Amino acid sequence: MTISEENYIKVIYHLSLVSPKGVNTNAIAGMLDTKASSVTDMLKKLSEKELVSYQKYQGVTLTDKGFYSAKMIVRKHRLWEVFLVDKLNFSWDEVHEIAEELEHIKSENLINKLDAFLDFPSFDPHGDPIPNADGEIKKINKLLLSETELNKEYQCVGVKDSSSEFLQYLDKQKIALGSKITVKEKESFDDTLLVQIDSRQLTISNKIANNLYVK
Amino acid sequence: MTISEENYIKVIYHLSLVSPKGVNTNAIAGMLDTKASSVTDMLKKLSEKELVSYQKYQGVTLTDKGFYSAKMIVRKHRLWEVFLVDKLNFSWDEVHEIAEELEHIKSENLINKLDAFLDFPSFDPHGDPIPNADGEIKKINKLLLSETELNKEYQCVGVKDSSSEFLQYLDKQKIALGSKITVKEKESFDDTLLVQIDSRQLTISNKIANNLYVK
DNA sequence: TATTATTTTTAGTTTTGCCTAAATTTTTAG
DNA sequence: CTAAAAATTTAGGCAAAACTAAAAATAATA
Repeated sequence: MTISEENYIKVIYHLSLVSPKGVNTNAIAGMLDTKASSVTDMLKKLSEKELVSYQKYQGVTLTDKGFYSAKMIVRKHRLWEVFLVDKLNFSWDEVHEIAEELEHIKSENLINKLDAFLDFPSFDPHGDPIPNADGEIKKINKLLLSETELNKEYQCVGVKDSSSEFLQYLDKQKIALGSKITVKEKESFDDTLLVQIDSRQLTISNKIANNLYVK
Repeated sequence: MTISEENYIKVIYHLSLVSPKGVNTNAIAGMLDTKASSVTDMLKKLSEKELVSYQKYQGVTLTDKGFYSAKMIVRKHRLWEVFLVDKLNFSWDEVHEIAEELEHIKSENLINKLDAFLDFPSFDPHGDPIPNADGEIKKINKLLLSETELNKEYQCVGVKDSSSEFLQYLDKQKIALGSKITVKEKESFDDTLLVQIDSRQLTISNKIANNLYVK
């Protein structure tokens, strides 16, 4: 697979988690910052290679082969993110772009040795699960902070939005994966939350609460 | 720079260490397993970008800018090789191809953090020097085993040929970087050497002796 | 249902990096 | 010094992956 093909497969994978019935040409174009006509060209090629099943005008889904390939790319991306944060001391808002390049390095042996070196992590620095060498993904029962019950203690386990703006906001508020969070009050007018984080009190907007996963 | 451009710059760098007056089109084509006409095309482009100075039929040399770029690519290649051997437990004959891919990852920050993580190594697993962040290269006075004096102790510090066949031969004979080597006898007929390595005696062909650096 | 509006595909180009074949320049040898 | 050999460049093309503009299919709405 070329780098371009891998990028398409990865995007189709992420989009199909949201729309499993078939991914739109335009949605793919949007994610890859390219034009719909270019997407159509590539879908034909990926279909030839039996990585996707594609019927004109009907959207696209991954074949088993495409699905496995996608998970291997995601595996590489997330393992490299762990490496960058845990070993090279990058912060969690700096690693995405570098991992976008590293995920295309070919050697399977490399990625399995990296996995071992990192002690077989199950989650990346943003709390997203890392597929193992067989493509299996550990699921956890996480929910958004906005969906939690009042006065019950949760633990922060991931972010939905992993833009550097959001991650830097969390850093500023000293909210990290592992932080204990309890919602004390909910303002019904704008859904602002009053929360206790570790030992601090904090007011959190609905937008933030909709992008933070807890369990 | 594209990956292809980087590969040309790197090859021109290596060849210009041997022929500093100008590198031949055919020599570049040979190293990159491509055709002379393709090389000509690329030399024009690199010349446009002021990475090389190139005059038709007269060979090519790197500009200062091209020379610095080349050293940064070599730096990345060799640092990744150290990482693969020291941290991921690859053997020295397996790392070249993977490093050929890793050397094209763009982030400068990444490579400097990797350098720090590895404790600023000066040499790669094959004994080749690693340029520092400024492009400076530590020189050592090494010579080929075939050029040594009889009954004088040397230390193995590098290989000239780093093909996996040669490296695996050295592994089999338990010759590693750091091994102490003394030439006891030299057979004048075929230049075969009788050497003492650490505490063993070994007969070594001229071909081997011409590819092993000692100091 | 008819007719817009939107989405998607087709057709035709562009750029990058490669190719072959032919022409040109440089080098080597008689 | 000239002719043959070797090296290099030019010319013309191809495939991948993108693009624009136009056509076709599907979806939305009056």
